[in-house]
Amino acid sequence: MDKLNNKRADISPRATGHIPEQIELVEKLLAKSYAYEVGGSVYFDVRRFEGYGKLSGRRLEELQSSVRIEPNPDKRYPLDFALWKKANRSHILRWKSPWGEGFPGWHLECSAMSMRYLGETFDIHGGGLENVFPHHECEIAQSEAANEKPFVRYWMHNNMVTVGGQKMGKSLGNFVTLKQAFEKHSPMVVRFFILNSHYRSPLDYTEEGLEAAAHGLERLTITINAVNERLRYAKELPQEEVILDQIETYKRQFLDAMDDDFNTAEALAALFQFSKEVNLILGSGQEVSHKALEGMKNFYEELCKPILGIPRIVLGKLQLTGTGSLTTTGTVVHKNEKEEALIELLKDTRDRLRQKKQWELADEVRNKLDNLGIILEDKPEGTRWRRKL
RNA sequence: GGCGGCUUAGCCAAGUGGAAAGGCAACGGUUUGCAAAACCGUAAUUCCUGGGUUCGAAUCCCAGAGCCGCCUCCA
Repeated sequence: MDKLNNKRADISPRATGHIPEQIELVEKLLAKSYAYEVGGSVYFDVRRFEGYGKLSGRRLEELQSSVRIEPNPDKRYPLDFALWKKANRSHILRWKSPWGEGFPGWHLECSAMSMRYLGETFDIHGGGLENVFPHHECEIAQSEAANEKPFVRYWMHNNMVTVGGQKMGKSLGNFVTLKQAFEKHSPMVVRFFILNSHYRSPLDYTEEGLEAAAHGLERLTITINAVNERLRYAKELPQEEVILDQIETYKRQFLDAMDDDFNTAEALAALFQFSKEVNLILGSGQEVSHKALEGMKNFYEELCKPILGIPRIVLGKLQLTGTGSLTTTGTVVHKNEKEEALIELLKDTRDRLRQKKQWELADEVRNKLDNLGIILEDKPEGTRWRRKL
């Protein structure tokens, strides 16, 4: 999670640590007659809760007709769900309760813990699309019946990750762990890959997709690094209002896309389009003012890291002054000073071969470095090197 | 069987009533010693199919096809 640059939750509560809260919630529902007890188990009476099915767009009659399993004889209605279940003798999970030894129903913990830490109504409830019914539907029923207040203001259901069109799942055995993914691709590539499509669309995990994402991110990264490099020797110049206007336009485009239900794919498009403009300006051969470059740098710094969670990746040698100051604005893919010195050495040696026009040997060095993931670029102002993403 | 979702270029992917974003790949060009990077240019007569509504449909409606999810355990 940290490698993906995901923020950690402030609290990660455990269901087993909140049994009293869950019992309390069951008692509240019993007191309001939204629940009934049968032989040590407590069930939620879905017919008493009017809004049951409002999230998943289902109606009780429709649901009932499709019940495939044998109805539990304890339930008054087949769709009633358990709030508390009596533990049979072999059951490992068991706590004392007013109804005997048992364990909480499957949906109860979310309601009880969210009430404790987030209040009776909270803003955003996330989760996978596959949990809309019955899990989230039941959470709503329990919580709203107990509190008589809206449970959640916004539901964000992300679609599933698939492999070959099939849901990625432990039980199907077709899952790829992040650890495995990171063996081939940097975490930021994985993140960029995910950001390339909308969260509500299914995401098919393919090697080609990751590869394409890596190339795209690399392209952006090259541009961002170029801006930062140019900034170091840029001078203040008059004019250049046009660029500053464009920065605002693309920023607006980006933010509007994000405001529209986190349309990251469209936001990324703004980033690419802006980068094309930047490359055009940088490659025009004209001097670019410090102010304009500063604006470009800020564009990336304001949007990439704080919003997309993708910090600046330094592909080449660390050339910043001071030590360690980079981590606040960027991430270093590798920091290996000895390796960098060796690359520099090879680069300088190759430069001398090129001066003597010994192209064959110079090209061989470049090709072999390329195989190792080091790219040499011969520029008019000298040879640059960078790492492949 | 019931309910819901998806189907847009070789691949990925936005767009949900007014001229089809963006990325990757490919090809041609500028540049380069050659490359790379960058830029310019090229790709959907069919936006799954068939009807319909509309001045106008990828977008709305109806029917159909294919794929997927949920309706059971686990959370």
